[in-house]
Amino acid sequence: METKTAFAQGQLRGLVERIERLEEEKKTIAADIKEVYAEAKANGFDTKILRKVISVRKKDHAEREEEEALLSLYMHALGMAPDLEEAPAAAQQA
Amino acid sequence: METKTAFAQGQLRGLVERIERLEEEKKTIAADIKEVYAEAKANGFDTKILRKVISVRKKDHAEREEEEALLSLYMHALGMAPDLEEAPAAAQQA
Amino acid sequence: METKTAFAQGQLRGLVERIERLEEEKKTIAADIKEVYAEAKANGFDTKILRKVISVRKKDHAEREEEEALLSLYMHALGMAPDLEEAPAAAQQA
Amino acid sequence: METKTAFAQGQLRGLVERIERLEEEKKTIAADIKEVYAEAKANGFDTKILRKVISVRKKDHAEREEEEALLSLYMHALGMAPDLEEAPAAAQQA
DNA sequence: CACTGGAAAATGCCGC
DNA sequence: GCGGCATTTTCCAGTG
Repeated sequence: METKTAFAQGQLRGLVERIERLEEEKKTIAADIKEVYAEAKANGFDTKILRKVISVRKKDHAEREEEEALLSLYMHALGMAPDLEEAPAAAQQA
Repeated sequence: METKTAFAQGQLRGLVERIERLEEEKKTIAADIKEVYAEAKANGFDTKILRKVISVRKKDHAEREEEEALLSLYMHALGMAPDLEEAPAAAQQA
Repeated sequence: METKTAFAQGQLRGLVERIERLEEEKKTIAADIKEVYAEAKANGFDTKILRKVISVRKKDHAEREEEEALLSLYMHALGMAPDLEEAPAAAQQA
Repeated sequence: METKTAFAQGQLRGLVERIERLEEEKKTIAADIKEVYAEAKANGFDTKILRKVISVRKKDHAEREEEEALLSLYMHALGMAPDLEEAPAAAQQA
């Protein structure tokens, strides 16, 4: 049955193209990041430390999210509404 | 001198935010890629092979670029002008 | 229970020593390689190109292996027995 | 003049072979190290921590050597004999 | 002596 | 849940 194979081929082609397209974007962004670090260095910042800063903050975020997830879990367990994304109006000004 | 430090702080903040923003985007794209693979699997494709296909194609591209770079290196080593992008017509007589 | 801990300590010590010994050897070899490059340079070879030669050859080897791995992967995917290293006689009946 | 070129070629070949031989050895040792880590894990050790141990000790050694080098430098500056490798007999028992 | 590029190490991800 | 693999990050040597 030729059509089935042909269909699969077309599908495969589509998948490959989508993935390659996305990877291309990812690569572009990675390059952008590299550029920002270069700019930082040009402005006298120590990139090694800068990277540390980023990674520490990332870890903090992860912890925070974990805590929130945990909280959400508890709320669920208690039958209360959780997870109101983008909290109900109001201002944002840390 | 406070102003200088303050300036550096503002600059640092900006850099950190830009990087974090970009990393966020990168993460999103990575998730998209994952999704495509999931979709592929759902349609009966062997993701392991699909990944291999992608990686082989990537390698091929890299190889082409590598060859050009290599040629350029040799040209340099031989004292010949390389890398005339889209050589602007005209002759090159040794 | 002291003995168990003591045992673990001894074991740990052994592992650390073995690793450190191996890393030492590795370091020595790296130094040897450096020496060979120095000798090459002293004999008028362009080390940059020499390095390139080495890396290209390495890549070629890797490619060969990659092809075999790829073939093996396909064979697996097709449900065929692969990788019968110097097939040890005897039959293989599906 | 053919002979000169031929000689260079032979020399180049020799260099390449020596380097490749050494890199092969290095690779083997790296594999050995990996094996030791695997064995450690099989015996219930946390490889991540084990790696940390190794790296800390390495840093310690480096510092120690630096200190010794510095000491040696001072000794030299003072016209005193430095660097008696393998200290003169006596026991070693930390 | 700072920068670039390549090797090594560490991390995360996927399939079993 | 683990082991292997791919990617990413870190480190270091060579170069200008």
